[in-house]
Amino acid sequence: METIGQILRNKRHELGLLLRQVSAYVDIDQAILSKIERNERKPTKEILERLAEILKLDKDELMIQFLSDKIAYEIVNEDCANKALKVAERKIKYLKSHPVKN
Amino acid sequence: METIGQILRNKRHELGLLLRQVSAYVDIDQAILSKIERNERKPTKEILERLAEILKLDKDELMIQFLSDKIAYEIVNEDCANKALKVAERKIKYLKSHPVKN
DNA sequence: TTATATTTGACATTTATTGTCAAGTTATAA
DNA sequence: TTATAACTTGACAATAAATGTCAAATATAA
Repeated sequence: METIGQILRNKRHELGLLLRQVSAYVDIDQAILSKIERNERKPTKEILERLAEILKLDKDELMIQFLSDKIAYEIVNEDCANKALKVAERKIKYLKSHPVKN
Repeated sequence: METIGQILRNKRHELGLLLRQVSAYVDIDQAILSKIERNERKPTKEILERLAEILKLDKDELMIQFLSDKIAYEIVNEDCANKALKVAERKIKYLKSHPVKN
């Protein structure tokens, strides 16, 4: 199972790009990119989108990896993780079909 | 679909308890409890456990509501919310079967 | 060695979460 | 109506978490 960091690093290597080149394009410190690739930090959504651009990765696919990482990370240690996911699924369906007015 | 706030408030009313009684037991400001019951704030895990005690609610069930609320809230606006949930499920299975040593 | 690439960690800054408090509203009883 | 109790609201403070910056350390290769 590939982490988001591994996906980013693998693709960067495939394209023969250096940390400093990608981080310059994305406009972040290369230390941060290094940490993102080693899953020591999570990218922001904005950073992720620019990474998708320069690394020619599918934005949606990357976003799915990003969100699923976040969710998995925050509940993996809970006994009821799987039940919580199921309920979350129902809640999301419900919320999407019952939009809230502001 | 019942929110966690509704569950807490309904049960409190069933038991005929006042905000100030429950908040005293849980040792939080009653303003916070009021907000939790109206879903304006999220309880911490610790608060939730004490609420389960005094309200005679099932701790695990409440934790499931709590976690699923959090997950649903943080991805409901994403187009790929459902896909992300599915992938998160796989990741959690993987992580649980491949424990990381520290 | 020298040069280049990456990693690490201390620290600062920013943003989000949580708690405190007093004043405000609502509902109900007297 | 006034008085009281229950609850709500919002401004603000305190704390914790996320994010960014930088320079020094480490690795890798020529």
